[in-house]
Amino acid sequence: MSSRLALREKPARPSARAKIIGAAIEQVRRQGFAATSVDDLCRAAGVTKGAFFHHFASKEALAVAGAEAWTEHARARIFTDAPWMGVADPLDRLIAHIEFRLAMIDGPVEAFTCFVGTMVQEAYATSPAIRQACDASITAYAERLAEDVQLAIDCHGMIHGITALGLAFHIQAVLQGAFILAKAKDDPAIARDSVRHLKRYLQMLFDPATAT
Amino acid sequence: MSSRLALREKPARPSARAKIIGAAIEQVRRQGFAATSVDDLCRAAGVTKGAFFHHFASKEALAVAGAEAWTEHARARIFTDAPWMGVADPLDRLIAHIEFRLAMIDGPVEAFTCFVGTMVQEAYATSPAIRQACDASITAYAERLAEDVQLAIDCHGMIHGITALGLAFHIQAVLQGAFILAKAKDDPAIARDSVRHLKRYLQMLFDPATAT
DNA sequence: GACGGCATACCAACCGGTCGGTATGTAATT
DNA sequence: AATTACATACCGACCGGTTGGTATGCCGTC
Repeated sequence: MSSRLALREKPARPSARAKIIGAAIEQVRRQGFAATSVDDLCRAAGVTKGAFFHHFASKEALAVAGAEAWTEHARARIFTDAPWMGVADPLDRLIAHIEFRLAMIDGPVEAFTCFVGTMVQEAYATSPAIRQACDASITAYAERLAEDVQLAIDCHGMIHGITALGLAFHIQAVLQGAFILAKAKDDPAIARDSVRHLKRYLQMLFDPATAT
Repeated sequence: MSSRLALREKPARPSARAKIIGAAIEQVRRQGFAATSVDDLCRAAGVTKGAFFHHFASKEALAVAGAEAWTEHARARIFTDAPWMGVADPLDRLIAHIEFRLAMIDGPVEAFTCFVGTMVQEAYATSPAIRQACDASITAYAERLAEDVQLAIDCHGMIHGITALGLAFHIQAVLQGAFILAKAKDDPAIARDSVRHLKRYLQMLFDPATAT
């Protein structure tokens, strides 16, 4: 009931747990989930195996926690902190979003590809928990994006039969597919080409006269 | 120098090698490459480990052989034997191709997803040989498809800056991305939605007035 | 002195790959 | 026609190392 009140905003000790998750995101993006061993992770994170299993009940539990962390990471990077958020016109903002994603596709492949998209490919049939966590992450992004798509639709109209959420998932699909091509060619250029097709599609959908 | 002339058309013994590759394609599509062990494969193919390593120098060599087999498998299934090959007008044929791919996306996820697309995600950074084999398979499909895209462009024109090959790769990207969404949701419906967006994009590209 | 946050030591199962060996076929030599 | 020589297809026990996971103990903070 006295002193000792500063020095603590959160229960946060960023230490072991966060470092393990960070290492997992990095390694899984490079070599997949199954090929990433717990020992590798501990080495990369600079912790021991005891610490690992203190924080995570299993390798599978780490994957789930990683997916949740990825959701927050992506939300911050792509929405909260993104420069295109300030654009006024909803359609312009949507296009700016695509251009932002386009600009992200650069440098080494493992730096811009999707952690959960990679992981779900290996785990969808063997681990319901991981599949659900990855689905939740992808869906969270799509639902957030759908808000902006809906604003653009409200403002500029849309062809019958197309929903904001459906279009948001399609944007996700093109990005995920572009990542696969980039991995196959070990070159981001082919991925950017695909995202430019996506941008053109959106422009044509919202204004059939505009064909870049 | 008499009798014994029937009973032999080819040196073909379809046996062990083909069965192993078939098992690999099946298992990798379900659970990925790293999570598929050589022992699993032998069990599924009904051969012994000795037979496996007689036919393949390593697990990596099997992956490469599998990718090559997949290229042929896909070529036969999607081009040679496909019903849409007969359509006369190049654009109609291209759209029929997309509709054919759309119809393929049905049933359990592991039945319609792409073997090389799955594998390259895990191997691009760790195995140059596998990455190249997967790239070759994807590129072979894109180049074959680009022939038909080019015919449609010759016939109906195209916006400046879009190439047949680039568009063919984009089609590949959408399909690959659609597969990931299907895995995340364990449901083909979301993948079909994306391919319908792709179809609409093609129709708008070739005729801006047509908006389904 | 209880408890969270680690470290050390260890385990059984499984991993990709090797190895000595067998069964069968083919083709040239004798 | 029998012998030799070699190739192909396959078997299954075995190897060293790695796997995910556990059991236990130490140590600083409340």
